[in-house]
Amino acid sequence: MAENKALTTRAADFSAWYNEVIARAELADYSPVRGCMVIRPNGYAIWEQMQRALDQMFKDTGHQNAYFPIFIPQSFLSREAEHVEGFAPEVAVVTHGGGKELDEPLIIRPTSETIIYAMYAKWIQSYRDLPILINQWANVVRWEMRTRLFLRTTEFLWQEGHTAHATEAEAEEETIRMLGVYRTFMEQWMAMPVITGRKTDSERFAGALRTYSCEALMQDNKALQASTSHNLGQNFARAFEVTFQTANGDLDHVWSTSWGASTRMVGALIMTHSDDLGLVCPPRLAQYQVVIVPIYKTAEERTAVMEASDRVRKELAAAGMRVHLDARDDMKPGAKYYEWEGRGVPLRLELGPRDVSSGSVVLARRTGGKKETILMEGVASAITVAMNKLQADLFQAALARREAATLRGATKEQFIAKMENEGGLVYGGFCGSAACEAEIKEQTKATIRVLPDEEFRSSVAPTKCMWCGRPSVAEAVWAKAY
RNA sequence: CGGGGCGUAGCGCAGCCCGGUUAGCGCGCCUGCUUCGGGAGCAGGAGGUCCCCGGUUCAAAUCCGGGCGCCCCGACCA
Repeated sequence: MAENKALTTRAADFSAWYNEVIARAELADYSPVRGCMVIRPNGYAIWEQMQRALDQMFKDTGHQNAYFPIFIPQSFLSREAEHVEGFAPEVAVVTHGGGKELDEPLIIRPTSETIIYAMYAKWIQSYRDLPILINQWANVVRWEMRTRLFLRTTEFLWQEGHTAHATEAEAEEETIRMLGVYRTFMEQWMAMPVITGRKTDSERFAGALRTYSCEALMQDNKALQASTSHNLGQNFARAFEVTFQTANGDLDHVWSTSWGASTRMVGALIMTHSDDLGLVCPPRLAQYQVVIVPIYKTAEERTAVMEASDRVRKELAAAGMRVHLDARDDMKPGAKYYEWEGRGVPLRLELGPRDVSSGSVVLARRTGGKKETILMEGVASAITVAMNKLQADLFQAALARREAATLRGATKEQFIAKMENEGGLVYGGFCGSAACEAEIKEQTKATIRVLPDEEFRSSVAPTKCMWCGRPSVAEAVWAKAY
């Protein structure tokens, strides 16, 4: 009985814990199709909050949404050499339709660059048509060998931005801008600290000039790439003949970018904040930010308590909060507490006869801090304060955890020991050699997550490669990754 | 694709080694009463192609052969 109720702890088995948190919170379930998941209402609600925030940020930076087909002619994929090499192995192919074999097989998009550039070629003639700033919310399919709920599923949901510009500088500026948008979202909404920077060539997106990413460290000290932003240069423009006439009459290929973030972020959210009681969701992304649990025995008490609860609910809703009054009559308050904790609700208000008579209500935080009694008068502003504090505390806790798991200026021996034992992030010099990078991966399973942007770099720049001792060309951040 | 584990009620499992009445247990579910400030109690009840196919046997959840599926670890990857 007890063993059914407690989750496997993070310390005992992180993977099992992760799966159990998802089951407990009813975020997702395995589907009849191997590798595919069903995103349940509680999980989809978090995704919707993510979408809402990101979508607004995309629009605020001048982008529009559009939609392109899920099917792409197979031949499109092979037009960009690196792209086909990168994606061909994991593409699902449709060979039949309407009861007949198709003349040309269609692939189910693993990403939409190819079909989008085929359209951009039609839409762009002049520099006056640029920039084109389009985003799409879509599902994509990548036939992965091994899947995990949210982190890697055969089909997943994401957004992919695709922009075309007249100059290289503009494209680079866009690439960096969107990386910044992701960073802001992850820090301010997800309460998840990230390191931004550039990917090495071996980790670069297939077909891109440069790939940038936001990297986060999970509670098991493994890194997770949480979003990417690519400067595609003119590679796809050349492959799809996306040309435009410049102001002085020349013909040029457009400079393009793409950037994406997926339902993987839900997995990142879980592994960043949740604890052995279940999901912990930061207030800004929570389906319900506040749940009110009424407490009563008699019918008279019930009437009074429900009346007061509903008044509080209305007041919080009027203040713009996502609030839920748990009016279920067949469940005791304690059972409700456990249920909402498992689902990650940030704040809970307990309201019983004692509170009705004293004009107060008991506030419980999902993490950090004991229960406290607050006045019903001005409850909305007190809750706002508590919510903002919880949001900030979650970020600080995650940041502190990451810093504690970070080692700068490590020697090769320290690096090897850290990767073998506790894991985490290691900053060190990198010689720039792909062979050296491959050898490190081979021997330690660690990869360069990112060549960090300036603000993340160590105060003293490394002079030698952490691994081979040759001169360092850039500081790198290594970790074992998802 | 390599290694490991598992398929028995909605979920989690026992039973299998050593074949033998109506296949059990916990949780959940339904009904009723009592409960209700941290996972309620009692009583009654519903719910099963024992993953599939074949074989052995008087008799198979159990033994044998084949297949399928899922989870975990690795290689691949957002």
